Amino acid sequence: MTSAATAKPTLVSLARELGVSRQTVSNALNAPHVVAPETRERVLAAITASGYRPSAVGRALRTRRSMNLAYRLYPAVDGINGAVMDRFLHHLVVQAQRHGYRVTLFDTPSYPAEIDALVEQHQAGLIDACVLTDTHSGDPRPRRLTRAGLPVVAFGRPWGDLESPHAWLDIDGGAGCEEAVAHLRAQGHTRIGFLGWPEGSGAGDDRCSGWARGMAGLDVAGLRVHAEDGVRQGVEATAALLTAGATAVVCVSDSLALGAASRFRSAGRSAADVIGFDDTPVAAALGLSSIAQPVEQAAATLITMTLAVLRGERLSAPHSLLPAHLVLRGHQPLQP
Amino acid sequence: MTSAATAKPTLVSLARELGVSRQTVSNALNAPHVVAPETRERVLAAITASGYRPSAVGRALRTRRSMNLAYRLYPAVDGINGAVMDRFLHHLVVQAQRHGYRVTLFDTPSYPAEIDALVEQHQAGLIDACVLTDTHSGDPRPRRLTRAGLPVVAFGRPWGDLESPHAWLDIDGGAGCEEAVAHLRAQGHTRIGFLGWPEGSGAGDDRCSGWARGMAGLDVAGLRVHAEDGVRQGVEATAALLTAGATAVVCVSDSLALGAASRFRSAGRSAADVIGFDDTPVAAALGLSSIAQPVEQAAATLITMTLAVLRGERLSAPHSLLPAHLVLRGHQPLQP
DNA sequence: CAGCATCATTTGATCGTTCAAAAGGTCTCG
DNA sequence: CGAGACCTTTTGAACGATCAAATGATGCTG
Repeated sequence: MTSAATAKPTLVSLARELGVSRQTVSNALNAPHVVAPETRERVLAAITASGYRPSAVGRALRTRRSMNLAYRLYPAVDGINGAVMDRFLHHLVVQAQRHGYRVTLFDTPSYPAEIDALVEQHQAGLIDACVLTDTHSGDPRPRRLTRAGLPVVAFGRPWGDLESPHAWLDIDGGAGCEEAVAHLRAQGHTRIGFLGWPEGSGAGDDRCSGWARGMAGLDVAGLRVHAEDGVRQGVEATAALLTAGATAVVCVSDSLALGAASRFRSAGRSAADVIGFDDTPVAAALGLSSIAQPVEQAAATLITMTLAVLRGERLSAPHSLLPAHLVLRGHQPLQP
Repeated sequence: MTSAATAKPTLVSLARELGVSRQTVSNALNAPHVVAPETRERVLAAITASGYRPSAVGRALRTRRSMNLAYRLYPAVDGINGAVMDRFLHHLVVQAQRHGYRVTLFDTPSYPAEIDALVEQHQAGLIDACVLTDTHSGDPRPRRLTRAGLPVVAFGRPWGDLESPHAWLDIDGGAGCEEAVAHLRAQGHTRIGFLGWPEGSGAGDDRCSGWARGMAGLDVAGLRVHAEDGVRQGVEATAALLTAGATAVVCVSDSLALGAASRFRSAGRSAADVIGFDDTPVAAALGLSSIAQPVEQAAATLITMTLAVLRGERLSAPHSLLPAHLVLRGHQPLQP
């Protein structure tokens, strides 16, 4: 009541009103154990009464920690498959929040600009670390950013450089495909096709290898087909698989699976023998089985890793692979 | 070279090396016109040479502006329709960036907690304004947040309170539906159905009214049907429309349109006479016509509004409605 | 009772920037 | 030649917090 009751309270203004020092007020919040219980109660009461909120900016300036993580939000691509990253991002935000961190977004028009953008944000004190996605073979970002002093955590393997020293986590898509094949074999299928992307993409090849493992002991001649992602492409590629005698197919994406299911139906076969990847809303809506990525767990683990890296700990498990798993759908026969 | 060349440069360290004052360095960047051209060149050269980046935190502390906008990232809902907001968010980030602003995400478990979370972030100096989405009838957020001193800009009308003083922008879905009906009438259709959500949702009712306007002069008995969102629900509701003699249908969402298209095909009709809403990737992949929301333009305008609000300007146009428009697809006949 | 921990609290300095006002310099004009 | 105007540069003072070290108060011990 001494001065303006309307001005936003600060540590100093609160301290003055209470007749204690600013540091005592600060300690009551950040290091309660060093403050005498009686004082602490009094201070905390005043804090809640006044509605005081510590200035995150003042704190960031002094501690040199912004409590912010950077995340590049890519332009929405084709779309059907993009849904996975949206779910991931949401979980990332929630998990970060649980630990007092926030996620701030950015995007850059060109590819190399991403590294610069991140370094700039870091130098400006805007971010403490970054979460990389869409890693690919020969990706320069982890090493370059780490060298620039920016802590890096990646969602996605450093394809071709698995021993890169940065922390990363990925989904074991191969395991999911293997499970899918096992399921189909249990149903009596022996001619199980794989509809993949053109060779060379890490994730695609990984999923393919899982299918191959699952097919151990069976003849796979003609059962492996590659196509660009897309529903239409799925329709066409599936024709080849049917010709090769396939009675079921595991697809590398839901887009392709959508096409495959369509082709299966028009060939008089059941779409229940088509399995997609990513368990997108579309697959759910159309009653298609699909292999799901455990994105929630991925986000949680990734945040845990991030915190460890920020604490400067040497990670006991700097890498982590979470198995994807098959989601079976009764395949409510949506006519088409 | 005087002291450690390794330490991160600051205004003071740069000024010392150049033999000028810190303010001169600052001005060279922020107010070039007040610095003598010769000095300016020298300072700017040193800045680029040293790789100096102004500390956003120091600046934020002094200017009391964080250059951050808050955006609540909702959990991924059903999914098919969610894609619109993802595209919107991306454009929002890009547009904000163009003006030096960043977007930081948050989410809250419960509904009322959102207001508290925003106010807290504002008091902590973390955000300068917030972008609200998912507005609904009786939404308390705009007024409450504005009263708390947090500038608000909303993507979505303040349904039921169109004169609310806050800045908002929305898509005119009704206009899009009207255009869709006009297109179908031009094709010779007179029995054009509307497949909407249960009455009471602002957006849904708005779209329905657009359909009604478009149908002016025609008998609409039995041509208006409502269902919960979902592919399956779309199939069922469309049966009723066909019974009523509908030869075409405008749907309030792509999920419903997916179901409608399926039902149309199994009735031997063309899915080209089904029109969805939101132009989601699924519609594109399946070759379905759909009414698209101009999210990119929406994001750009919204950021413009935000800047004006932050400058404290009285907006000449505090509200804005952008028409949705019809996207026709040749409807490549994906068999199903 | 001096000496020494121990606990609670305060003080001074600092993080890096910008605002606002002062200071120094050059030029013009009466 | 001195007053005023103008342009450039510098200076002092915040912004709001935390770190690190100093100070004061209390109790215990030999």
